[in-house]
Amino acid sequence: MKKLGDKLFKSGFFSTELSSIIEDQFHSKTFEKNEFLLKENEVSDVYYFIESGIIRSFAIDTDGNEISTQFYTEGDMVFEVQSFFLRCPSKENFQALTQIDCKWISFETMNKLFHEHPQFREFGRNMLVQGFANLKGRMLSHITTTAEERYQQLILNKPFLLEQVPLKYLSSYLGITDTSLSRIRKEMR
Amino acid sequence: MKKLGDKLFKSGFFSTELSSIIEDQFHSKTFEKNEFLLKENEVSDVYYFIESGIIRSFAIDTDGNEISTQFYTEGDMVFEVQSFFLRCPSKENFQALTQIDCKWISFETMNKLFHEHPQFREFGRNMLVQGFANLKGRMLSHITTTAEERYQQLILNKPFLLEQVPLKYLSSYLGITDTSLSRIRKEMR
DNA sequence: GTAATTTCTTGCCATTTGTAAAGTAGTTTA
DNA sequence: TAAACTACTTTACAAATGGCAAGAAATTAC
Repeated sequence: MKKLGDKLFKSGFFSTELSSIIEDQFHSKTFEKNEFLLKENEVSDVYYFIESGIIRSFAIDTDGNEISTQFYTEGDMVFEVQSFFLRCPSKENFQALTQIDCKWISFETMNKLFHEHPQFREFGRNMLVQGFANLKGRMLSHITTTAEERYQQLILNKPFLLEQVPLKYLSSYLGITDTSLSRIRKEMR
Repeated sequence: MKKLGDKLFKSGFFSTELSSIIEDQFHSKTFEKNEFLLKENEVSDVYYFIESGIIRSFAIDTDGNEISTQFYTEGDMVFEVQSFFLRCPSKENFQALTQIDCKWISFETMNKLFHEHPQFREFGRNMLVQGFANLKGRMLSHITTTAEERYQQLILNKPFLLEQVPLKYLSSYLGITDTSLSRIRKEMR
């Protein structure tokens, strides 16, 4: 099980040696299905690297509905950006949709690594920037495409979600109701 | 005209001295109405701090329509995050909607300051994180509220836009057509 | 100052999506 | 195994928004 080390090394930011140094700062952990990695109003103090399983993040809107904000899987990094870096209560929840194997590192250790290794710092910045860019793309597709097109994109990009994630979680991620998504599925047959 | 220095100092990240050191690395520049600060496919190599005027950023969707992605004004920082940090061609355009007074700094100089001053580094990170959080909020409101509610929010948050920005630019920012926004305005009277 | 252009509004109708409620099927719980 | 629960689908109707075209109003250009 060397997925984290692989990811670090393959990023091109680190030598094998530095990859190992960083990897050594991570600890292993598992979560059961439905368990929460982080709940609303807690401070995201831990950064997770997912080795296997699926996690979803969601926010609660003003009417009390859960809106899925993202799905994470193998090779993804999970933490609430704003809460983690600004040390404020998270507005989002993170929940395991399957059993999860992951590695974790604390904010404190992470910051220490940032300080000591400019390459790791730049790697971190790039992760942030990448996440930002992805969200921008999602926002744009939300404005310019129909729910059906967005659903088709999702099928292309993250096909594994379809089998393992309840339709209602997918629909709120796409910005529509479960009824609508069910209709769209029907149309597509 | 000490707005940049003020902003830096008031951020709480810097002493007056460091604020000045950073401020000294910026140069002044003006743009005429309708002039572009950055065009699609160019690399965003310059970071602007707006002292006065309004700028909009926009992307072109697959049908060739301009979709406003953001409006910037006095005290805001303007650059395309992905292009600036990853050194890749920008997918967005930045255009002056009025005459603009601004300060600018190059990517290179910025990076040098990041390197030399951990406080500036952290300030930069926080700006990024803040921008990310804002976009998340916008995405959520897009999913959970009607166009009319989003328009009302915009009136609350950035009232100055209403007089100075053509309706069609506002409407694509809100994710609707100019026709719809005109109708919404009518309802609200 | 007139013409040209851009911005904004309006009306009509189509499409997309939401709401509510009922029904089916599968899964979990006791 | 019966009951309870969850996931998903379906139907009928309502609301939000879009597309198109025409026209009014404002701004810009010559």
